[in-house]
Amino acid sequence: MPRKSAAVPVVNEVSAVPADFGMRVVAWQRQHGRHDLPWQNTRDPYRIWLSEIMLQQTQVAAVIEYFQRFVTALPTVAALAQAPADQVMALWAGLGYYSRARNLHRCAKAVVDDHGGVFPADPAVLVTLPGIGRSTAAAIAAFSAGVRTPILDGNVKRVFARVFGIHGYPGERAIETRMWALAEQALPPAGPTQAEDMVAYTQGLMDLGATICSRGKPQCLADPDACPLSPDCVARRDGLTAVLPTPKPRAAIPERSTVMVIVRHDRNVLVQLRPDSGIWGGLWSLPEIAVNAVPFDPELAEDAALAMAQRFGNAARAYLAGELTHVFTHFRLLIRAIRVDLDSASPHIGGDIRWLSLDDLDALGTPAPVRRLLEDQARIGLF
DNA sequence: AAGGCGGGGTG
DNA sequence: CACCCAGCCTT
Repeated sequence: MPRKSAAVPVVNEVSAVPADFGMRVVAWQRQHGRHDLPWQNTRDPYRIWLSEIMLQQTQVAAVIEYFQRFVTALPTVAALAQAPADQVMALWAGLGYYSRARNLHRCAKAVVDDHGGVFPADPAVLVTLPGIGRSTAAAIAAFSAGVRTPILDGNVKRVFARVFGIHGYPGERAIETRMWALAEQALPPAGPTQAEDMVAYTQGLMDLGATICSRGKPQCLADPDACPLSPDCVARRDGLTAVLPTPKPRAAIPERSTVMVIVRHDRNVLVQLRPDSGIWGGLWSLPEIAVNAVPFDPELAEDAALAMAQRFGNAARAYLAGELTHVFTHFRLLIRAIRVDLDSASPHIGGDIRWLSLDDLDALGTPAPVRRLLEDQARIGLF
């Protein structure tokens, strides 16, 4: 039977799935898993489908009340299909991701109009319905009809990343493809597996991820017996539970820019004490000027720097003397330095601004990039 | 391949 | 506060 799974090097992972992986999860679920959630202990595809949609990106605890209220108001797919959109949205209000509710309504109508009011049991058909993707289709098919088909939700991704030691953000295409391949391989064996086994297996993976293999404190660290997969778990063996699964890459940090002024007289440079709050709080830095022109206009900046420097002496000229980028945790700061040389200087300046000799740079707390800036100036002989 | 959608819980 | 949650859809 032709299979279109991507030609990714899945061989290592696939061969790493223990033969009894699936049935161990099944046995664990029956003894230790969750059995009393409102959408369990039924094969009613309507309730199962509704719960799966509500549980997309939403935690169990948040869903329970919404689910009860929803099925009380609209107990069947036919009732939902006939309900006004306003009622559907009202029942959903507060759950978030409201396209789920709109798709839910559309899906109910499609089930009534195109499938005789009966939910399909084939995941390949389910996935064609609005709001039902690959994992949700599989969950509905497994829970409502015992179909042997894999799910891959957030819980499963976390469990797999740890058990099989998969590095890389699971939201990334290549990683997700590998995990789907693993999910296929990890299923309990095709021959002997019964419908009820698939219910327990599918629920078991979710339960493991939600209750044992949690994000913050996986219980296996305190008690290896808590997880049926701990004997095979790469992350537990190698102490990687804190770094697997690989977190989502942080968004590119924004870049800000500032213009600093190097006001020089002899070997002295003007420095300014920064406020206690904010970056470099309490450090002596170079004075900054606001240059709002976009794109950056050196002449404007030079004029502004000259005007500022006049307060401290007789300024001869100003010019762009250097640029550097400093990286903080939350942003990159592009620093442009305008240099102003003074013929004469006012000796006494009060408050938070003072002269600093280049020879005394060590005596004051100075931000690293400012220090670099000044050292660069000195290195090329400008002091 | 990446971004949008949302309210809520957790460390 | 950062990160994530029984993901899916659109661009």
